Amino acid sequence: MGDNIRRNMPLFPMGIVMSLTELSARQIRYYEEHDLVRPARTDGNRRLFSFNDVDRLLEIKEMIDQGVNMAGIKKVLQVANQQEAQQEATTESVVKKELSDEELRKLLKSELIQAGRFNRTSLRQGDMSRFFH
Amino acid sequence: MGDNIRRNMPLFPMGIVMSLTELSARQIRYYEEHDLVRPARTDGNRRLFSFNDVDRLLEIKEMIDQGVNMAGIKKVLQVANQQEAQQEATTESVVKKELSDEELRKLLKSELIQAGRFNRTSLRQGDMSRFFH
DNA sequence: ATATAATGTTAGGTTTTATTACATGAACTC
DNA sequence: GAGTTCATGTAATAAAACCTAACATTATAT
Repeated sequence: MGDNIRRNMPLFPMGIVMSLTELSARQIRYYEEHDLVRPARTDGNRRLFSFNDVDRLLEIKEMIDQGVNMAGIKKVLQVANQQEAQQEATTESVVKKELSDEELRKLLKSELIQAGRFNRTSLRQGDMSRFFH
Repeated sequence: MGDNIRRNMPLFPMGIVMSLTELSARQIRYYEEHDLVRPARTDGNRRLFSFNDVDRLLEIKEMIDQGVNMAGIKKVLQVANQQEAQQEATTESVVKKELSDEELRKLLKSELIQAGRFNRTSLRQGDMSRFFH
């Protein structure tokens, strides 16, 4: 836990996600309509995607390319989510605290600030493998 | 090597970098004027910052907060760069191939695509510690 | 042959960013 | 103390990126 939070930090605007996933804006918004992704929003209503969101879009694209349709993708992601939830529930029996997105961002912002202290080659964490190989 | 490339992928627009660093747009642009950061640009001339750029801005902010002025920061970063260069030169004697930013993005895009293949819990690489703790 | 699903395209409006110029306060210099 | 310089704020204007909504298109399934 905690790692998940970091992967959920809203960072990327539409344009970047488009080039990262090679999906059209139309597609991405369509998938959002169907609740396959739930990007955050800025105050000005612009979408902001997290690592997890991009991750998920890449999975979706993969399935699309393999001929899976919306319904199928929904099921697959549903199952995947359940598994994740179950795993978390079993490995750690922690009560999930409800945080507003705003609170979350604030929290992480300060974490980031704290982190930026010249510890350049410090311990590595956070599985960014999907993005960086 | 390769890791560096990933950290240099232009990803973040001004707004995100502002909230990530708690610096004003004016400040960030000012630091760019003074060559402390060199964000990439979109076709439409918008700045795009990489992990390394944000990283660097956090260092700059740190120094600013400690009362270091532009000149001082320049020196520090200069030295840091030299050290890095030297380390790379000694540990691996690889000829640095020149790649245009465009080529770089293309390359990484395809890497990303390739990466998005359900290997969720695969090997972790890329030191994102500055951003994720 | 129609209906549905997934995506493209276009239009009009809003938000975000870029550039440039001018303003301000703090720290120095003389 | 008056004048510089440094670092940042603020404002105006233009352009880019993004939003929603509507309609068009293409492929699939019934």
